[in-house]
Amino acid sequence: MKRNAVSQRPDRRKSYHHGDLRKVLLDTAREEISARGAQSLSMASLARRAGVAQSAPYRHFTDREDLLAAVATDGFEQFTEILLEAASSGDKAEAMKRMAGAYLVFGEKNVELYRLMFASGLVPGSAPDSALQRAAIASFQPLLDRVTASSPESSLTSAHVKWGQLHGLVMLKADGFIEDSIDALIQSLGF
Amino acid sequence: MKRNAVSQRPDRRKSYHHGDLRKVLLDTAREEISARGAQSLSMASLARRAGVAQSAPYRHFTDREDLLAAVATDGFEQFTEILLEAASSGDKAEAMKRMAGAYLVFGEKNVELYRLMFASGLVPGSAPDSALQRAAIASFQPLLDRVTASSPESSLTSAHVKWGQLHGLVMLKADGFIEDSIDALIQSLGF
DNA sequence: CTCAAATGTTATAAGCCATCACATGAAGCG
DNA sequence: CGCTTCATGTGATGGCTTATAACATTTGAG
Repeated sequence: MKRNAVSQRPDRRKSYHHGDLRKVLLDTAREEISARGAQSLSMASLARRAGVAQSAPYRHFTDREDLLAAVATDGFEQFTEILLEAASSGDKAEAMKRMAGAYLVFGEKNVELYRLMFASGLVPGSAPDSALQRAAIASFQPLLDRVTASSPESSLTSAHVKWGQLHGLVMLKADGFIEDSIDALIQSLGF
Repeated sequence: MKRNAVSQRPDRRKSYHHGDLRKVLLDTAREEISARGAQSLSMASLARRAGVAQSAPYRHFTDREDLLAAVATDGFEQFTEILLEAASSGDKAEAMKRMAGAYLVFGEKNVELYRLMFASGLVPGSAPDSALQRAAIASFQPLLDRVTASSPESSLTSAHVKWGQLHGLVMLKADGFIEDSIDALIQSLGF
């Protein structure tokens, strides 16, 4: 039995083909990233955790970066949903404040994922029309809509500034530079 | 002559002891980081570029991270000076605006260095009283002073929010999410 | 049923981090 | 001046990683 000679793992897998590897890899990656950050994620360890050969993941993702991009894309999609929901529920006057809150909460609850999503190079480096790029742009839309809805004359730049404000706060908190509570921050934000 | 057997490099170094390696490593690192980002900096390549053995850099920096921390610390010191200068020159009413401008300009001119400075883990991970940590905190001081000077009742949190705003804009620009000019951003900032 | 495409495996090259034992040179001390 | 000691550099090495290539096994389409 070749099986027995493997010794890599007490294979719980019955068939030669894993059957669901792509999904397993993504799930495991999300776990690992959330626990220890994207930096400490290796293809090799991912393969080990999935009980497959080191080279197997490369059948599903061309690159380590490709895999990370997939996770990031997914993150942006979640993020968009959350922002949309926050923007649409409740009364209109408070919509911006709710969105800001949702933004900061998402950032705090998904520090490492958020960091990955906005990590250097991924979006701008990706193909001009990659899923990642589209997902990222879509995430910005709810915020933009809200800003222009409340003051139609406001420029795109002013929406960018609001975005930057939220983004900066998430990152400063993520990196341990500030420790203010989300409530306190929203209070000071003036939205 | 053992020298000839090395073959690693047509040694331009005369003496066995380099004499100035630490400085050379830091300079080269700064160059490389500025050109290609901290991520693509390897101890090995650094050693090669300095014409020494791969293990030599470890005489001066315990870690790759240690070296990066040194560069980051240096970056924070530069940054602090620039902010201080911006805050002190000119009339008082415009001081905040000038600081914001200086902040954004520094970020734009030193994208990768800035990214490294605020990179995950470095500051919070470092020893509670490391040079890096002190330098980072010092960088925030000018901004804090300005804010409390203009409105003494304002909370620390509100200074954090201003910081977050600038930080976020620098990062969004660095990562290619927005492309507004610095002037336009300052216009919209409302400082 | 057969054969091609998808997916997994083994083996391997190349690069990097970090450490060890050892070599060399410089600086201080008698 | 000579000796010793300490800082700094060298070579070799282990273990990890990414990525690719050649080969194996299933699956599914026709």
